[in-house]
Amino acid sequence: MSTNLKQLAKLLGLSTTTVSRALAGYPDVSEVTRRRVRAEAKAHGYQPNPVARRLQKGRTEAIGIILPPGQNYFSDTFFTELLGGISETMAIKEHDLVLTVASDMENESQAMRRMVEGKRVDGVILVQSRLDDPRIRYLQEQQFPFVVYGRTESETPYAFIDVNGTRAFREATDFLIELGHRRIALINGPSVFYFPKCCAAGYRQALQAAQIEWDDSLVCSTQGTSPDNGGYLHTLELMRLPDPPTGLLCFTEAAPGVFRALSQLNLQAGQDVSVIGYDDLELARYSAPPLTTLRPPVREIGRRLIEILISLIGGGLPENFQEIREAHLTFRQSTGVGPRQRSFNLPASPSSSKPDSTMSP
Amino acid sequence: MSTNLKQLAKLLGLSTTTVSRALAGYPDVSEVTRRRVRAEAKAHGYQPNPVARRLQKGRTEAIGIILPPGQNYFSDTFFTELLGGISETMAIKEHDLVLTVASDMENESQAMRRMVEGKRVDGVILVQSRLDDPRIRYLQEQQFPFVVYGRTESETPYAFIDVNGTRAFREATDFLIELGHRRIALINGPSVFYFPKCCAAGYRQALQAAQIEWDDSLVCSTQGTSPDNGGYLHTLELMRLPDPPTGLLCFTEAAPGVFRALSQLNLQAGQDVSVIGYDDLELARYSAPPLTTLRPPVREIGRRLIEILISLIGGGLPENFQEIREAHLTFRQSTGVGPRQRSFNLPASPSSSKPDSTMSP
DNA sequence: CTTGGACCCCAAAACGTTTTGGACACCCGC
DNA sequence: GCGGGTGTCCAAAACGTTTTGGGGTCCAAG
Repeated sequence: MSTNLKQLAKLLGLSTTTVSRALAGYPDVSEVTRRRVRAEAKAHGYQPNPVARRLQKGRTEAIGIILPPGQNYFSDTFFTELLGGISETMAIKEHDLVLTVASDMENESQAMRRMVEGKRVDGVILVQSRLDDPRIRYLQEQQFPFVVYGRTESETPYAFIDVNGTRAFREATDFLIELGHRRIALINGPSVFYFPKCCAAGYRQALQAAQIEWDDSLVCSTQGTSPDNGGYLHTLELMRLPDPPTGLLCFTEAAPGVFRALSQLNLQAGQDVSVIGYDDLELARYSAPPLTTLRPPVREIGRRLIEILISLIGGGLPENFQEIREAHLTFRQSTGVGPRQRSFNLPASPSSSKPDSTMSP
Repeated sequence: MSTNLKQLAKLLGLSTTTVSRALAGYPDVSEVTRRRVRAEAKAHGYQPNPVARRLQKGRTEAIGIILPPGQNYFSDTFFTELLGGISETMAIKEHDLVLTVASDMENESQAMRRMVEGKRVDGVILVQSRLDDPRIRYLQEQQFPFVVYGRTESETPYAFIDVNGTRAFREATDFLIELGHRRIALINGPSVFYFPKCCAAGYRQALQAAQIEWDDSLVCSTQGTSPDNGGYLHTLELMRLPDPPTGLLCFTEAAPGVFRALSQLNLQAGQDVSVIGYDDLELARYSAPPLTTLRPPVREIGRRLIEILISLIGGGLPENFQEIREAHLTFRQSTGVGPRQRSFNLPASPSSSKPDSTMSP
């Protein structure tokens, strides 16, 4: 159907070599023929056949991503934001994203081998890194380019981007403390992941700095159930403690369950209890009350993942691509003054004029 | 690195032709050499280079999917379920899924052209069909194989799978009527899509059959806001009517907002109001109370989409692949007897022994 | 002894690019 | 007039498969 390089060359009375090099912008073709070739190519809507170029170049110009089982850790918009950033950059770099959703772990490693050993992609993106991650070991053995969203425990260096969870949760905890809260609970994510460890560390740092003593009964994890349900159950439990928390830090996706539990207990978020969530982009804005939340720059991380991966494919060294990004605290109405300062009648948030205000931690 | 067809042939003392045909299972290679070839291939972990085979076969062995802007209509699990079914089948068929997330409509058609005219895939899957869909017109003009999840208004036939929304919402409405409800509201989806029309039709049919007269004030749409927020706002509105509904049918993703509104009004779902949702797979199970919901066979639809598309690529005619699937009503605790029959003390659901019971509409 | 048909195998072409390794013409300086 | 550089162009090889179109060999039937 559509034009060939050979056809185009014949039409122009040139060799395929010259046409190819003209389009690629090599300097060994004269300005005038280059223009002539470009014009003709555009007129016929010529695009080089990607499959042929891939064969010749020895690169698939594609990168793979496998969405792991246990998908409910992804909030809808987080997921689309990340993939949005990824595919945006892939289009610019003229690459394709090939995606698989794994139904279980068996399936996941199978899909990985298919991509890697089947030579279907030049590199892969890993998400949801586990503390001890067999995928990373596998890819390192295979010497296959990969980049991870998140950190893990590995002796040999590898490329990653991660959010500074320690700092984020430290800032969030600090913020609650400034508002006058002393009893602050943490509903954390499952401990098979690295990120919750950071969150806990940040939380601990803030408490120490404020000389608030650690209370085991205020820290829990959504492990074993869905984040939503975990948030629900743990909130009920926490609020029935003899000395219940007045501040609540929630991991990804837990906030809706927390809100449900609070309203069931006839408690008002932002009034009786201050709640800070993580990452529930769309949800957070429309919840009642709108959720104060930590927002990682997901879309930008998606973009950067591709840039890094393409550098690695080009021969870059993993140790040069280990990056940390900051999450930003977005103030909304689910946080308010704590019991100690309530009598002083402080404003609920640093800048209460705008409905959404952001602070860089 | 890994073995070649040529290398393998040399190792075996055979021609590449014979090795290739032996592996492909052609009958013109003897049983004994076929076995010998297969054994050697397995020993060396040989896999034919997909790029080379694609070039030769003239097929990319890949199919494309573009996730449209306005992604919040996808609930998390719906999305992963569909892609799960898709990628499962793609693995079997030895094809690759190349995916793009479009940020806006401009971007969407651009991504489409890239895939189609750039010859990066053999066919595409369309989701979220609009009533008047430019993507479908484009693909028909280009004579490019495609299959749609959902219907649209088009003169020329095309391949699709859709859920029988009419029947589903008719059954759901019938169920509420049987429980004794007469005032039943419908919080429908945006009217730019085809599916909400079906839902409304089914709802109307059930009312007519029960001789309940149509009330405009009981029907609304989440158009213009998020489904969640739409559900929230409309429920508040509906419940403040002089004669408020006792039954509530919700479109995709609206149920959480509905629950929020109800709890704010101190109304109990399943007690004061009966709520039936559509499609909130994971959410529905863990909501309080668990949501009675219509569930389309999403995963199976994903599988079937690929089968259809591959048939089309092989030369099948679109008019032979127009399929309708039924959604199933799953009974949970958000539905109960209506005001008319409450005095008779009926059971809340047909079979109340099991927590989840399913009925085929 | 020849013909015809199984049966098994292979060399060469093809898919559509990019890259390699010149070839040719022209001009400049010596 | 000759060596060397520069500016344009191209034929052929290469990427790794699959397909095409036979080419042998062997055996049975004529």
